Amino acid sequence: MTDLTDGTLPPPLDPDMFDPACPSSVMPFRVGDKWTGMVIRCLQGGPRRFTELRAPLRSVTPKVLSETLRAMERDGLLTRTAYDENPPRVEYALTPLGRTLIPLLDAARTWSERHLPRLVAARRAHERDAP
Amino acid sequence: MTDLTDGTLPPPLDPDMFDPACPSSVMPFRVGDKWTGMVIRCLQGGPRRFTELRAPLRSVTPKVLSETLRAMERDGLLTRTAYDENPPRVEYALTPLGRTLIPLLDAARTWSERHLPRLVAARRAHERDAP
DNA sequence: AGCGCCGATACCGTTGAAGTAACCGGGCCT
DNA sequence: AGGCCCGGTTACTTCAACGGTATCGGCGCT
Repeated sequence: MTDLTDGTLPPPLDPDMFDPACPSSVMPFRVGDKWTGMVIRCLQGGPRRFTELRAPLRSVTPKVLSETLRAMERDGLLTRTAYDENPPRVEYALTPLGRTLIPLLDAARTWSERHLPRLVAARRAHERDAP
Repeated sequence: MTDLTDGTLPPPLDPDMFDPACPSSVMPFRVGDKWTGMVIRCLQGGPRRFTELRAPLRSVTPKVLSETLRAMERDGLLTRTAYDENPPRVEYALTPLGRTLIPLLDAARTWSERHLPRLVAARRAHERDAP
């Protein structure tokens, strides 16, 4: 059952939800490992399958994604549920503990929207003066 | 002029303000590089000198601290002011941009106080089941 | 003369996260 | 028989962060 309580399926993830050109790659703020924050964002709207997660995270290889997911499961941030079907189906869902990180991600995003341009500008100005 | 506006000097930093045994080393939240957050904490109360910063950050070598400080200066998070005195004196102070990170550090600390024990427990339970 | 203070820098080694490429097993379809 | 799909795994390599040790330059002190 991937259904939500109201019987609707979560909409497909936007493959472009993480723009590689986004300056958040410079963002001086990180939750866990490199991809943990983005995984939480992807799971925010409901459980997702392995290949669903790979769509928006195009640049993450299956190895790194699976490592990230296992680390998050170990830390109690998400649950992994394998269904004995064919083809095999595995679903990842945030735990309540994992959801407690969402406000922090929101705060980081708000900070970035407000202040990251200044940081990027300072870095570029410095590179211009001392290349 | 290390004086604050009221003419008092900032109190010396507590050499034990960062307990190496503190579980925050597990904290899934990081600002910039490994020491950036702690430097911000140290500078929160006013400008500090290089060796002042080394007191609470006993485990950071001068090389790494100087790298951290230069990266933060490059990003506009702090200013470096060298005084032509003897012995030489250099002061580091947070910029307004650097201060905008303090609420995020506070949020991370609050999260840790509330939820980190659960994460640590989950990790330990997992290690017990699959050592 | 020699030592220490301050604020570093140079050189080098280690570590761990991340990336690349290839492969797997089981069932299903053609 | 061959190929596809799914959800990975394995082995190998790369790269930046981090850390350790040693050293420097200018000055004052003894």
